[in-house]
Amino acid sequence: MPRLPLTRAERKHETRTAIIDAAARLFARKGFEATSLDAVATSLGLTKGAVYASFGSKHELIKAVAEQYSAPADVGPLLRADLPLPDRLRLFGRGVYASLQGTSRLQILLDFESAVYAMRNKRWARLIHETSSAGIRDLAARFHAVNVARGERSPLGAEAFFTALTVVVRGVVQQFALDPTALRQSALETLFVLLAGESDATGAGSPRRRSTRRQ
Amino acid sequence: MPRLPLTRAERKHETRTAIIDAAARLFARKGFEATSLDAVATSLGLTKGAVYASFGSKHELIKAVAEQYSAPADVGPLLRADLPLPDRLRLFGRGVYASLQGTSRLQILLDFESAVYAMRNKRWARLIHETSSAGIRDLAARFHAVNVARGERSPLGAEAFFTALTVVVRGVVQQFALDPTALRQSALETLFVLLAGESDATGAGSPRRRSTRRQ
DNA sequence: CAATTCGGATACTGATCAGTATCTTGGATA
DNA sequence: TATCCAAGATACTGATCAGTATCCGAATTG
Repeated sequence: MPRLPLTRAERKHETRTAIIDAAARLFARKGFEATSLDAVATSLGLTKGAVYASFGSKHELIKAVAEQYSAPADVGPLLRADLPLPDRLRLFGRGVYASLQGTSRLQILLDFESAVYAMRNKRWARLIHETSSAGIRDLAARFHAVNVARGERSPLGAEAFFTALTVVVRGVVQQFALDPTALRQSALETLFVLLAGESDATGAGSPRRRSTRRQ
Repeated sequence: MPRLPLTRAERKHETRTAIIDAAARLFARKGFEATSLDAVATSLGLTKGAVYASFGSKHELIKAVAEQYSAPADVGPLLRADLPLPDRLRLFGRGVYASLQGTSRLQILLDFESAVYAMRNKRWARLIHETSSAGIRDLAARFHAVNVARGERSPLGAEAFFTALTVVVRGVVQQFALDPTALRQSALETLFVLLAGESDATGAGSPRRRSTRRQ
């Protein structure tokens, strides 16, 4: 406990972020609607008043959480110009697997929860739809550029390909939340590699990779 | 309105199924928890008393709905011994697409809702897990037999293959609920065909198929 | 036809929720 | 040091929910 005396603005900002973090954890586990503001506050040793001192309504808190934690799976590997498409997809799948067990697990779960919430809330659906579809279009363009530069083609076309990727990621997240043992890392990587449309998806075909099992 | 005079047992059974059907519709749209028994009853011109005359608790109604409407995607096409794996997967994808717009739409949505509910309810998760994993094991065995008979292999192994299929279907259902226009039928079929691990997933390679668009 | 049974209505309980109004207290400012 | 202000506590409101208790009326049964 390093610094007890804090300026007011610091303290306010600190509780605000603490509330967002606590809400994120509860939202990820029980969903937006099933999580009460009371539960959020008491999980921090605070009361509902503290929440309403920082957020005008529950909806505003949800928006803040979704904004701060909105981090779809890391698509960096998919845009690497130095790797063939199957390898890029394998790396992407590896990243998804790592996310589901590491620090960004919360972000992925919240991304999923946000989608589920959108299924039952038209306004939220519109809110999400705009940003996400814009992001997909942008990613698809960059992805397409990389493929063209490499002389590769993706099945489905770049945009539909990313939509399909979103679909698979959401399914994977749900599967992991239901039964983390059902889909092993190797199978998950293979699943993503298959989306490249190459028949050699077993992993033996990647030239630089040895058969050493790390983990 | 053909038959007004009904025996008591008939009447009871009729309202019971009417309640299940109404609940199914509301559950599919708003989820188990967010749907009140009042809403279910009044959507039929009844009151909550009618519900509790047929079901001991909301949980029992949920179970009845889930039981009656539990219909995962039709896997029949996947077990056809007369078709190569890519064609089987294409047919399967076509079936999923048709379901999402036809009569079994409700069933698929409820299957998804059941999975989401399981993410937040350990007891429900166990309930679902047993039956579904048993079903997957059974299907996987039959699928494997067909593949062996045909001299084909599926990537991932039969069991992981079906798990992956479940993953993709759930993602597809969610995507359709969010934005039905984002994934076209052809793209969806291609997505499933890709899971066969064949590079020719465009559909032009299937020998018996003409280029006629049936719709 | 009288007694009984039961599907369903009515009317409650208690719990939980989002949101509001008001008070308290410790840091900020003079 | 004295005043002021806002972060947060306390205590409410009204709405909604699952579940319960009781009642009514029509079908069943003798």
